[in-house]
Amino acid sequence: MSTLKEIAQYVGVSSASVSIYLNDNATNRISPRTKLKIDEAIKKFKYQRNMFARNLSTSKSNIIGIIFPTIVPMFMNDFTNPILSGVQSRLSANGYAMLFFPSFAGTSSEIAKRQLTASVGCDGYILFSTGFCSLQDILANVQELQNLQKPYVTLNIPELDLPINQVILKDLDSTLGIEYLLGKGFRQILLVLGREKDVHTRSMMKKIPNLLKQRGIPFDDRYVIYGNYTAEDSAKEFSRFLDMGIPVEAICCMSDIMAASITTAIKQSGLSVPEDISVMGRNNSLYSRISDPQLTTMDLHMFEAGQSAANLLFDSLAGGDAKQKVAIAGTIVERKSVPKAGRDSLASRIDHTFSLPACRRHWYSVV
Amino acid sequence: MSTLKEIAQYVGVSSASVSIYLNDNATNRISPRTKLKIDEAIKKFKYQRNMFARNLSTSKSNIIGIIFPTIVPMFMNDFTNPILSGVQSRLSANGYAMLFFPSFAGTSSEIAKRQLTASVGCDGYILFSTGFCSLQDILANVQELQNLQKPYVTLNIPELDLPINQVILKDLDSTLGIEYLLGKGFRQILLVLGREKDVHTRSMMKKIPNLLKQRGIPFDDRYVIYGNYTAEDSAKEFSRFLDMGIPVEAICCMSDIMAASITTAIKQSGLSVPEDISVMGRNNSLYSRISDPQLTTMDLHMFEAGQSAANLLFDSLAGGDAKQKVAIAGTIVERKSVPKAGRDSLASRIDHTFSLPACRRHWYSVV
DNA sequence: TTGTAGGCGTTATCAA
DNA sequence: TTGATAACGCCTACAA
Repeated sequence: MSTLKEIAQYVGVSSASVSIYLNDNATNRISPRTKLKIDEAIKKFKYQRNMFARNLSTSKSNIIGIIFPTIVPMFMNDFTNPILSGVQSRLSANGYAMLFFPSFAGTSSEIAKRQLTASVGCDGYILFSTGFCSLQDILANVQELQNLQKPYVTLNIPELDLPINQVILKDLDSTLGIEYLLGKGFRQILLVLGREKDVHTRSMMKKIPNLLKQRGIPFDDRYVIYGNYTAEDSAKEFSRFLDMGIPVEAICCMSDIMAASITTAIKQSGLSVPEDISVMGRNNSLYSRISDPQLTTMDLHMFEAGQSAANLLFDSLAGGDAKQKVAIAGTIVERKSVPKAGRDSLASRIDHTFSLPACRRHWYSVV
Repeated sequence: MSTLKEIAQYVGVSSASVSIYLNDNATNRISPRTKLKIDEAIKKFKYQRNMFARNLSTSKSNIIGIIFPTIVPMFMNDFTNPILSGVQSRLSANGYAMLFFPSFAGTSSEIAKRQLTASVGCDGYILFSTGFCSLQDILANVQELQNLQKPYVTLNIPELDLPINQVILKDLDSTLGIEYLLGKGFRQILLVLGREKDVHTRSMMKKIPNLLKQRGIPFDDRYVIYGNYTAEDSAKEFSRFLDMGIPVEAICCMSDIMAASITTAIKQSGLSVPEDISVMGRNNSLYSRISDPQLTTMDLHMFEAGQSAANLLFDSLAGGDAKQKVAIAGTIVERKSVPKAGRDSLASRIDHTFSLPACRRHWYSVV
């Protein structure tokens, strides 16, 4: 590749002149004739500026580092993909590139640390947590990020009592889905959770017994199974549950995939949804719309959360130093797998306008 | 952020010494005492090296630029996600980061050009084409990439008669699925294609009439509908097809999503799959396994194609200058939506070992 | 309208 | 074992 200097030499001007022209084609500090000559030379040598040299010189990269600690391949997860997509769409619209660092083996905080170490120079960062991040890991990562003294936003991370920019999926560990089913009058509700050890799962489990107690329902841990967010595991665990022979009226799943898988299992066992058993999913993914019957589901608004994180970052990048906490509320999308009849204590959370992902309605509450 | 120089000054050595130590902790060119002092200083100032300065100095970035021209948000596509995932997993394992450039409005070649212009300095590139890239665009992009004089690989791009590294999804525009159904003895086959104008769709359409003619089946364009890869459009088009009242024995869809959507439509119309109509999907995605009945599908091996592209890039990066063309053959995964009975002319293409995506079997043919 | 010179933060080559 | 010093390629005052 040719360099600025070479172009300048060829044209017979200084590299400063070429640089000035390149950074502002319309400048009047360079004569039209010189401009023409520079254009020619650039075409002739197929010159393109070196991004790293520019970044170094200007201390600005237009690159946002994505700190995403994972031990499985990225872009294969129906929960994090929409979040990443939201981030990407906003960053892209504002001219920022996204840098994904390598993610090897190790604890999540080791990975994040390595990712951060390799990344100094980005204009800002977005810190994700994934399924295998412990709270301790997350705090270590935030600490590490703080050292970089660059704007950053945390995303998909439990609410932290720290003065940092954070976007929170308010209903990631909430009991909204269960409350919805309780509101319909169901009392024997099977919970299909994700991974037993995940931060969010644990947080949710802490709230369940009390919630039930308030309605006079004793907590029975046989009504909790872990499907690991996969179709296979949830089907297996569900069949084990059925074998116990205890009654169920409704099933509250922490992902559409698990809900779809269990719906199929129910139908195959000769029962029908929602006549015999109601099923509720989560994420409002394509699975919930392809499933038969279409699934009533909870939408956490992941895409919007991603967009929101990018927006917070832009605020920071623009010099705003107020740390913001944006909580994004989930909504319930009523479809066919839960009967509409029954009293609704959660009217305000039900999204009646919903049709397609593109026209999502949502609201932000800046805490 | 502190710099090397500051650390060196604090310790009382030259920045060269610190640099040497940082690049090789085990060096014996630096005394143990100095090493200790440097460690302290680094900890004290929370020093981390600036990536761009390193890149500039070493002409090596450990960053691979992903040229991905799209007008819709990334990471929302069940076809490209597994490809990206394959790329990511290999790059990551070898310590490379992935840089995604902003993608605005414009033609795909304008976007690619802007992405490339902003990217000089990456160690290598992977060029994607997406649904809205015309062949002309693609050729322009390749040309542009050539100028950068860096290793690159094209991926998800129609086979090009150029001496460049390319990974080809051999069956992306092949008639394998149709041949499979023909082999089962079906003659009235509905084709559910993606977008009418896509390069791959057109390429496939060119082959269909001949294929049918060979078996003595006249080509009837009422047996071709376009579902735009969405559940909604394919359901709509399918219902329009049904209204025509012409007979169908089997349906060959270019995505599992469309196949799942159509399967649901068939069941809702009172018919059953595969007893009344056989349905075949493509991609071997989660949809094909969640669908009821589970879908017989064609696996293009996108994940492996992504891995393969990364591998080709590594070869190039290591100095290998033989341009390689790797064609990845698709396989058919037999499940429940097509009866197993019937003569099989394609035995070698049927993947009997298949169970989960993790244990994919595939083969490469280096052309 | 153009050129000079210094700097961005690191690495690499010598010489000491 | 260490220190000068010159790159790397570009940007930006400031001077001319």
